[in-house]
Amino acid sequence: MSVVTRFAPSPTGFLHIGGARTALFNYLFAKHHGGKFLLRVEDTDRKRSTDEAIQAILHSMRWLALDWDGAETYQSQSAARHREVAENLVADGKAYNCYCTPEELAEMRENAKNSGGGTRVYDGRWRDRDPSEAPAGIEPVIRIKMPHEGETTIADLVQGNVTKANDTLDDFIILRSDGTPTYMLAVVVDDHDMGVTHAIRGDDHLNNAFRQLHVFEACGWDVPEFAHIPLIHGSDGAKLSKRHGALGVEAYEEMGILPEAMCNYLLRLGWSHGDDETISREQAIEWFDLDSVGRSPARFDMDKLLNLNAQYMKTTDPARMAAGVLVDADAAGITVSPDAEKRLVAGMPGLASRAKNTHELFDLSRLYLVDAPIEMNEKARDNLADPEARQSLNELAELLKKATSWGEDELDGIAREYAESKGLKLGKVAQPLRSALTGSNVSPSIFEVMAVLGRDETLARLEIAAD
RNA sequence: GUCCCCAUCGUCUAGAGGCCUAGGACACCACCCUUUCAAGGUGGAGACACGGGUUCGAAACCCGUUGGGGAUACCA
Repeated sequence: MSVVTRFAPSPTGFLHIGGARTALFNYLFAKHHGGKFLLRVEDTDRKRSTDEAIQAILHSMRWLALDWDGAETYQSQSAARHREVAENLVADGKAYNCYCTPEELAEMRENAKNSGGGTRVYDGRWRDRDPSEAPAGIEPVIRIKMPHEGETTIADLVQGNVTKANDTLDDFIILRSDGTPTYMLAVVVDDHDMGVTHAIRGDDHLNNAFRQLHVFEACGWDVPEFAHIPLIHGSDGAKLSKRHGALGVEAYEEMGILPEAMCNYLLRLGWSHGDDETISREQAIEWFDLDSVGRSPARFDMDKLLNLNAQYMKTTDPARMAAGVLVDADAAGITVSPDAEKRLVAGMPGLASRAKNTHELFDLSRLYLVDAPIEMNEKARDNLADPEARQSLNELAELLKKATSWGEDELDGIAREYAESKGLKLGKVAQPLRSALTGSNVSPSIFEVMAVLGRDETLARLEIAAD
């Protein structure tokens, strides 16, 4: 049997970081087994679902390269089918109409609380009542009949065997009084109709699985395998919420995180393969399995994400990184000449090893993006205010003009020779040079910068600074 | 309250009863490299929540305690 997994977000906001990991695990599991990964938007709750949220989720899924098979489906479009299933269940005597008022329900909840637990909230008062007793003017809901005795065991692929006493399960609503399905019915029907073989989702659904299991059985359908993965918590161990900072994956995209780094980080949260830390998508597909998913919740650690991001930036193709920088440059209103673009790509390795995110990379890149004259920061101006520094810059410039080649090593040699001839430490020469060429006191190796900048641009910047 | 789940360095984790004097990664500290800043290299500090069992032997298995989390909707 071919594997079919699905990611089923409810479009009430952006793609949550935890949801992204759930999606990733579903994707990886499906790909590992050569199966299909489906996307189903759970917009059953029309009031809370928005089109903006749907677009945001699809955008983030694409950004993370979690490509789903076929077109995404929308749960709300199957409403008629859901209703039909619920009504069939009533006809089969496996579900029934319930005419309770909200007030009666509130009272039951109160009773359940006061009784010290051990009892269901809904007392089943319409479970065996004859339909002829139905009060007029009340649209009923449909409740499913849950078993009252024995226990239910779920063989969860992550959590192991989990058993729950059936008397803790009450007859929950599967169809609302307005004829729309509840989540509990809709997931079951859709998972069945879509041929889902493995339901991999958050831990918070573990309790629901017991309920859904009985819906599957009432319908006479095969029950998919369940795998409930632990939730991601904030740095303080509590459920991830707004006060923990960014929750949506789009926020990380905006922060300058690479999608590969994000996926790698998420993958290692709750899943491991020995001591491996940096894992490519291909490798992840080959290695991923549910056995290696941990059972305890993990905390989100921004530092580690940033570290991983830095590693990916260093190893990603310079041309691609440069393209990202150009986007930032454009947003900042900087026009980049073709020459500058070449410099950017050539200088990328030296830049990328100094940045933690793409925006830092853009900032670092500025020295290559513009042509002389360049902007100077305060430290650079201070450095160049020294007459001796300008003097040495002038002398060095003369030597550089005579350089026969413009490679990093040769430039380094010229500067060293010059410093030695003047009895100066190399730093005495290199720092003013750095200020003159980069407009800053911090930069990649200054000889690398010169090599990347090229003879003309280097000399032009030197001339301006030495004046 | 009740039900369910979880528990190894600050964090993510390795660990399938002897390979554990508990390993790796991030963060932290020191040193090296060095023209600045990073990166990189080397080293350091740092954990099996607690109490009982089981066993010749438990981080690993069982029970309890404590702590954390989740679920208890005509939300998903």
